[in-house]
Amino acid sequence: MTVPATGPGSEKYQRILDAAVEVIAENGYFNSPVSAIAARAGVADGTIYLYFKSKDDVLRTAIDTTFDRFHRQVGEQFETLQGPREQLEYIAQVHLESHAVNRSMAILMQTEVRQSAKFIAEFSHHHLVKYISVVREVIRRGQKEGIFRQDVSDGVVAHCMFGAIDELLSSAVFTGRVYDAKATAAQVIDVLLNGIKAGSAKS
Amino acid sequence: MTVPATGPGSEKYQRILDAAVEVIAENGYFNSPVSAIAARAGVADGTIYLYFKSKDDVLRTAIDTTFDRFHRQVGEQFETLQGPREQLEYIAQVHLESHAVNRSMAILMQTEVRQSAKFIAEFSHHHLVKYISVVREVIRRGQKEGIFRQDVSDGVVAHCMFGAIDELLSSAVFTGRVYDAKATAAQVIDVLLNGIKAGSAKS
DNA sequence: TAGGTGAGTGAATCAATATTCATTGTTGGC
DNA sequence: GCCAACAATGAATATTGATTCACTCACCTA
Repeated sequence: MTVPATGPGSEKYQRILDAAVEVIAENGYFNSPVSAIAARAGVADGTIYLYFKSKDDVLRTAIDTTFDRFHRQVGEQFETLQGPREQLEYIAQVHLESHAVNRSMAILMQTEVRQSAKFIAEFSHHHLVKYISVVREVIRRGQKEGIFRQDVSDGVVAHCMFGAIDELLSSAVFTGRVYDAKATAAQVIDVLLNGIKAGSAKS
Repeated sequence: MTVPATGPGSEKYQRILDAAVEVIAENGYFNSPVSAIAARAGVADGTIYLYFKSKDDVLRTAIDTTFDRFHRQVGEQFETLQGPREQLEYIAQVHLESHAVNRSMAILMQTEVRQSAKFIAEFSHHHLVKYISVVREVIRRGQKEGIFRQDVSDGVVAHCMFGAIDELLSSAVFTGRVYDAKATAAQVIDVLLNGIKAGSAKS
């Protein structure tokens, strides 16, 4: 047992994180007293402070973990994928799947990550930047290879793609609608690549 | 003077609203004590309650007013515009212009509107639904007229458009980047209509 | 089994802060 | 000048809630 009892590996640590995500998804960070999180996790208020530095720290950790998992998952498959199109589709799919993986976490990402509480905005920003960078690189490569048009900014396109997917996710999360992540990802990327104008070449 | 002194028309009413938007944009709703808003507006704490029912009410009013202005502005020009493409471009442009109109308000819309505080999520939802509905209708009309492909869902496309633009706005607002709203709107709609695949017919 | 260790507890503390309301100041009519 | 009527004030109130810390107790070791 190299893991300290109160360390990140322990079962109680995870229980507290899960409870925090649930409670905050339901009520928002500022309407979630530590006592409510503790109750949900089945521990005493003070116990939270054995595992985390502060209430902030709990949320920060939850968000960091989720982003890291996302980047890791994308990173693993990424190189094996054929072309830019397949890579963009895969990113979109993983992004859209987050709903099914953990709905509470998806809600939390939609509601709290953009929230202006300084401490969140600042530390989560670099995760988003990383996402956008990956997409931009794929697009630039596609442009260099002549697969994509070169008269549109890779930055604008990357933000469009992120925004489009995130908005679909957001609306599904809040309305409770469900969808097939893979099919929806394919549809979004299809629109991004081919547009919606009638008569555009298919695929 | 049919307007009551403490009514919506008065100068102090507007000063309080503006101050609230500024302070909340800087610190977030839950980190903005009423006293800070009052100080920024140059009034006493209690004065706010002569003009508004509660702290909630101030924010609600600010957001409502902004959405109403948006819908009105879009509504005015809308019928005079030629085709679906022009209409979509105009909506995108007005959306993107909100940054220049009032940066604090743009920040607030990005940070607080999605926030899970129940009272915000609930009342602002219908404004977004209205936005999406308008776009969906334009798209359906375009599909019926044979201008747009019929094999993609109008809902998905509408959310993609909203998300793409909102994300561009968001990223610009937070990084301080500036852009030409009209040109950017045209670029986004161009991608939406024609895609980014090389060789697609132009415009 | 006595002693030690440290995880776990939850009541007490202490700082915020939304809202109220008794009081003050101002204005316009007489 | 005097007097409503009413906007404005801001100190007082009452509540909430993050964090602390003195204490308990289960478990281990000698």
